Amino acid sequence: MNLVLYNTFTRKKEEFKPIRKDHVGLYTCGLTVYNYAHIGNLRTYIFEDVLKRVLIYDGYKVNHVMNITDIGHLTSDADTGEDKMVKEAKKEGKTVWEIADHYTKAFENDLEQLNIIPPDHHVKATAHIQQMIGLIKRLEKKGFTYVADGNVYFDISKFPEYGKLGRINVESLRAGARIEVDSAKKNPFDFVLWFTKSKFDDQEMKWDSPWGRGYPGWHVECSAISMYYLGETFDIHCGGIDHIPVHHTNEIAQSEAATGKKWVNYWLHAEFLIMNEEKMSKSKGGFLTLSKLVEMGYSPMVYRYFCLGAHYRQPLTFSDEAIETAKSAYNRLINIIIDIKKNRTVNKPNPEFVNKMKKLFSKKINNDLNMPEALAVIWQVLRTNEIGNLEKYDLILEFDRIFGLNLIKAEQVLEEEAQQNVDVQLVEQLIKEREDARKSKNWAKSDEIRDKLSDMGVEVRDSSEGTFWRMKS
RNA sequence: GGCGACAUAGCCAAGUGGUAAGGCAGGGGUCUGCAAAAUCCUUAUCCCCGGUUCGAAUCCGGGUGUCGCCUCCA
Repeated sequence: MNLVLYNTFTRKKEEFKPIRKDHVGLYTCGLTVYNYAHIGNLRTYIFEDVLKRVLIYDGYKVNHVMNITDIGHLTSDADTGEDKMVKEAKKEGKTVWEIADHYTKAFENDLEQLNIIPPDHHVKATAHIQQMIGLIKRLEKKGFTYVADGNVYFDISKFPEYGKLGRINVESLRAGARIEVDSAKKNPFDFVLWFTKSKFDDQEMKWDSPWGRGYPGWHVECSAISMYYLGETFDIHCGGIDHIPVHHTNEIAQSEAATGKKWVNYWLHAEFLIMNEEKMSKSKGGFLTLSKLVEMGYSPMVYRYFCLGAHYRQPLTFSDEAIETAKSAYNRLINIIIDIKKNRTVNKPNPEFVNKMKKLFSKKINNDLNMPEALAVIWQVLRTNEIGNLEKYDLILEFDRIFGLNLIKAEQVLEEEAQQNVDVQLVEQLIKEREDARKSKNWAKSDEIRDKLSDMGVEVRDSSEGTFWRMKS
């Protein structure tokens, strides 16, 4: 099955062809660790995880690199800006290093909870300063830079291809005139590669460089890190859609100017999570984190299921009602799967149907990661009479390699949860008492026990094979 | 001012030329002592107007509306 991906660079779906047979170099922009990731950020990482899982499913060996932006960057590009890390550090009374460390750990915990496969290299920008300096030196040597006001700038006028990814018309800015321009820049689109003149006296993160003691500009880290781990040309680069016009545009400029080669073959961008008709944003405060969502009663897997319900290139609307429906659907999915596991009926084998479903599934996921349709396939499998539970189980297991919803482990998770939250022995005893009461048709007592269990958070499920119970979701 | 995206049932959403996936919620049935769970059935002609076509939610033009980016941002 050929994998087709939508490439932002060409604005078309293209068949994916790796540089090296059976191998994929994948770079995904990480988080700036001055605060917790909100669920909008997390949507992008879920998309990237799905991409990676599809590549692995298709037999590729994936080398995945993600950066950690642990260097402070300006809250605005103008002189008045404040360093985000410094700002947060002051607020919390910690050093910037402590801040970065804290939020990096929190982020990695979020990824783990969302069942996101860890990158092969999840690396800090601050650990790659030398690579960045090396890149800037290359650019300097080739004449792509200039120094003004103590800072090293990239000169976009030397790079005619500038803005191709975002289809930016460099001339059009003049008409706009809405942006305050850094007066040191020759061109408004020029960007800083290295700062030596920090506007802030308390800038703690500084390194020596040929241009003086200072720190790197934001964009240079992704270029330096990706090339260091993946080579000067690699397969796929992902990020949020907001990165197209500035961050990725600048990354391309500096990377390709330095090497003289094409840098990335496929650009994939995730759309935003929309909240109350508006994107969720850090700067506006009051954003939802994963742990907040958990407090509200929605597990990380429910959120993952929610995200899978929409295509990654479409805005997804978040609301209480929307996440609630995802919760119901996910819980029902788990219930059905638990029943399938308990009751391994064997129909006459129907390999034809099984193969048909596998093919259909593969077609959906390889068509630019169409998860909504892939989910439709699993629902179809669960509902069918064409195959028995044994075959269903195998299909679920296979499909979950892509979904990453812990479908098979869910039962185990529920059991663990039960052990944490109730006295299992007591529950078992009550269940038995209720069974006895029911046998003697003592409905009053039976219902009383059921109510009691319900108060304990336990849900009783009678079936022809006996009575089961689980924690209420 | 420039650039871009989107508009499908109560809600979340697929589908991008051949007569509307899936999920949730709602309604009805089966099962059950009653419930719950499960299960079956059931609910739209795709923002408006015009055009192209044998045929359009899907292509083109116009309109209306919503949103994003252009400044740190997934």
